[in-house]
Amino acid sequence: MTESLQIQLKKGVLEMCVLALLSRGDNYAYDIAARMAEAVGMGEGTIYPLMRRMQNEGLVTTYLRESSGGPPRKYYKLTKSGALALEAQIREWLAFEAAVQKILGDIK
Amino acid sequence: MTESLQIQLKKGVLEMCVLALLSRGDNYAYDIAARMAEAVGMGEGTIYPLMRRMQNEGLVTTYLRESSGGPPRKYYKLTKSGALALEAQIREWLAFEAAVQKILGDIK
DNA sequence: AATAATACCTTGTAAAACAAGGTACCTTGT
DNA sequence: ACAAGGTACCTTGTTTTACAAGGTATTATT
Repeated sequence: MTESLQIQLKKGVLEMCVLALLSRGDNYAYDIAARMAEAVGMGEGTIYPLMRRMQNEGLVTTYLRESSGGPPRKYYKLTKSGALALEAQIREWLAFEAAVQKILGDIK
Repeated sequence: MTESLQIQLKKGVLEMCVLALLSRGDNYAYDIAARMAEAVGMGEGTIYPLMRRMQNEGLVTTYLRESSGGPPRKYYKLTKSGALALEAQIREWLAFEAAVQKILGDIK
């Protein structure tokens, strides 16, 4: 296997999911958090440090838009680099999934 | 989804794999570590605290056997409780896998 | 005016994977 | 006899990071 995949898994699975969501269209953290909460039980407090990290890594850019109700939303947009990162992480995820599947084997 | 699945994922994926390995037969930490290193890149330093934890949780018991070469091996054996934990964790893993797959969706 | 929903963010805590090191046993080569 | 290397155990310190809990501000609803 590649190298440090659990790190990639631990650090990467949420990041990958956020990247995947953004690949379908720009979105703001509060909504991303809600979707991730429903899907995999992520808490809201997790999203903001994560988005900050992703922005620092150049995976996303941001812009502000007013909301119909409530404070302005900070939308996140995938960069080219982010799209590439998504592809790479999907490959890693699939490899990890396969490795686990292999260990689980016939137990299923 | 259930409740705190990332916690279960983070804390659980390695534990699940070790349980799965042990379900095929007793084994000792050094060998488990080697298999896990090959499969998912786990480091040796990770296995001993993990096995300790699993023993404290009652998932495994241990016994010593001499080795043909080198120091005696501490074998780990799955308990009934460990087997049940394995089943539960597999169910959680499959649910998590499905959730991620759903988020990845058509990107694949 | 007060409440609730939206939406942003920060801080402190806890878990745990890892790297790096350390101990000790046994075999093999010289 | 001795050194080197593989086996196998374990510990410590660092870093990462998800989370809970809280805090702020805006707008709509009552």
